[in-house]
Amino acid sequence: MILPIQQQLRARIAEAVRQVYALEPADPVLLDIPLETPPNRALGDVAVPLAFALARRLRKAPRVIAQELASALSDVPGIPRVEAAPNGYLNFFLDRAAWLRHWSSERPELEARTTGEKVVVEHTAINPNKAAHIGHLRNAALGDAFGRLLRFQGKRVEIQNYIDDTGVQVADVVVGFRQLENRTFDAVRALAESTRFDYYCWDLYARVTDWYEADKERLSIRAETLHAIEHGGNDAAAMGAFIAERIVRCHLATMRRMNIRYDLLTWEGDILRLHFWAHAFEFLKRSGEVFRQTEGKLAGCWVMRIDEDAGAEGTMPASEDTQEEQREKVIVRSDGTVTYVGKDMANQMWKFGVLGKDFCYRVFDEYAGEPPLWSTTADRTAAAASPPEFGHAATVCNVIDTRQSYLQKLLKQALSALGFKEQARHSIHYSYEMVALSHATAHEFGYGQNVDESRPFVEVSGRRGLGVKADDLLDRLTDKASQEVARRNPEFVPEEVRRTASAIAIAAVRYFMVKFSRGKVIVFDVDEALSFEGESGPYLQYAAVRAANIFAKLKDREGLTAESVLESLSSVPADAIADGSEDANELWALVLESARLDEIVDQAVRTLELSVLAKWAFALAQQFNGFYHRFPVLAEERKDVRLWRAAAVAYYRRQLTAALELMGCAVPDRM
RNA sequence: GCGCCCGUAGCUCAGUUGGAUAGAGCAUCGGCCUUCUAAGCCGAGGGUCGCAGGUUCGAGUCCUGCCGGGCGCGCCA
Repeated sequence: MILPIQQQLRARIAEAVRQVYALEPADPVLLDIPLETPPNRALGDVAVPLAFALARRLRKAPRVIAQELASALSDVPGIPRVEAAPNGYLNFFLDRAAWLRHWSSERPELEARTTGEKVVVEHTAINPNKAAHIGHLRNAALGDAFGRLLRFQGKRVEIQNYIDDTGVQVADVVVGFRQLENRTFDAVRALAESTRFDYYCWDLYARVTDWYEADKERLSIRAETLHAIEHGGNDAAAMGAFIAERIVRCHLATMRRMNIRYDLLTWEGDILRLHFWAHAFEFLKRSGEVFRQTEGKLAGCWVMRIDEDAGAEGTMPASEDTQEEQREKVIVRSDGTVTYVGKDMANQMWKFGVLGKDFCYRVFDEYAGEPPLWSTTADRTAAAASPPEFGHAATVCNVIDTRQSYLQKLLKQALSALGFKEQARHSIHYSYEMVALSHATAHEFGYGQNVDESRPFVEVSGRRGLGVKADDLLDRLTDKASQEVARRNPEFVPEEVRRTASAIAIAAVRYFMVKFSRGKVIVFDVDEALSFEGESGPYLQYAAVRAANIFAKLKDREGLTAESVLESLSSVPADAIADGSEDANELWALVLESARLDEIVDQAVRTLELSVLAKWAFALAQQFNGFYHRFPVLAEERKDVRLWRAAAVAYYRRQLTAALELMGCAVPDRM
């Protein structure tokens, strides 16, 4: 059994350095030995810059150290050659056939786990009062892919989708139906049956916003409606519950189009009905963290002080004008209602299983060949007798954009103050920047008159009905892909066109949402998002489809499959693989790069940066395309070389396909 | 005012923990389809890495200050 290459090399290098230079085994230099990939394969396969770190301590030139280490490391299994580069790098050359054989014997594991450390990932969480837009798409694409990566690492992952069914946003749509349209509950129900309901509410919500702005007095109607919804047992609450559920089903359908699934829907209404907050409130009061403010403008509210970790040390003397007043966040309003922060604290505690209360659960929806989608419920009579265990996470990861940083920080603080230090440390805010519209796109979608041209981009606003709807984007992508697919594959029946175009559209939008690093505002441009060329999802799919086609033909001609090719590798003589020719080196480079998937996933998870995976997959596809054009597999006459090339392509294809799947993208048979 | 994020080619972005020649895509220009799918490939032009200091053998990357842009800081969520 060959150990993973990094592990094996690190151990051997540490051992060699320790012996050659008589260092302590626990010397910091030996504990975390950095491994890099040299700029090209002629220099080596793995590079170690250790000589630089040792140079000063040993008072020796890096080159000399590298040379000394190279001769001490001449007998590592699977590594026939070690070289000291003139600049001080230590470069290793791997036994190509042995490593490819080893790597290809391990299959990427993408299935759901039933054991391992549990991670709850919450994403999507769209207010259920309007259609999903491209901002929500970024959230869901990141959250879903992140869950897949964690699963790939062997973690037990539970995907939750939080539904704020009792907030002002739903109340606003209720107000719209009742005040602006004079609709009864039955009339709303009928409307939901006969229209694209989420789209209808999108427009209505924007109209309500205008209606409030025309007369601020009307805001009191919102307050009354919100109160009625929170209280329950009345017509407004019934209508609100109906709207929320219908819209949630629309959101689920939109997300399903993109291969995004959830394990559990968590309803804010259930948090209220089951008195989760009251329970958490007791904890918080006892800890003293949340207290009743008796003076100032927040008199009568229960508030929490916010830690400003910066400035805690060197406190600036307060100038006369600035009243040095510590920032306080309202948790319970003076009218006794709890804010969003309070409900979220209770929810966060529940996710970790430290609240001391639990929901009831019911099946929300079922799908053929998949586990059901569960939902919380407060109704014991409707609850399932023995649902799976939800919550009880070791780590909780909330996927919400960076504008929520402040609130997410409060959650950690509250947990910590209650003594749940471990949980506080394992509360991760997966933050990312927002999606905005480019001016060109805002104009194309008819928002020309209400945008400020002097600003760099147009902020998406559900409240104002300003944004590109997720389904509209998917429809446009699918239409465009359908035309291309039908043109390129005239023999396809309509169903094949539809299925292929759908896979392409999904890859286009999902890759687009993941390829930017999370700290970057995406200024959404439709034309850019609709591109199937260059750095795009379809490019990656195409690079996988091409590889698959080689095997389709190989099977017809020689009866060889990707599996059998990899298995027969051991019969290929080493000189067919490492003959020093350009094509051999290039192909080896493709294999070596393909083997980095695990390392890339680890890096992506560690840094919460999924663009790392996206960029790596793209570069890998590029590398394959370069090889593909220069060195044919099928037409290669030497059988050994043909087999070796096929094996390398088989391995590359498996790794790229796995990477695409981690981003939620499927590879069609043909495209 | 305070906090967080961004500033790299005409545009949109990568750039591993500080390390080998700062890279892609788009756009522009020039090539490549009787040969595994041209959603592709090859080539060309295009860079004061916002500015100024500092740390280091070595800085796009770390530190300080400044400039420009974005977001957040509510008895909204």
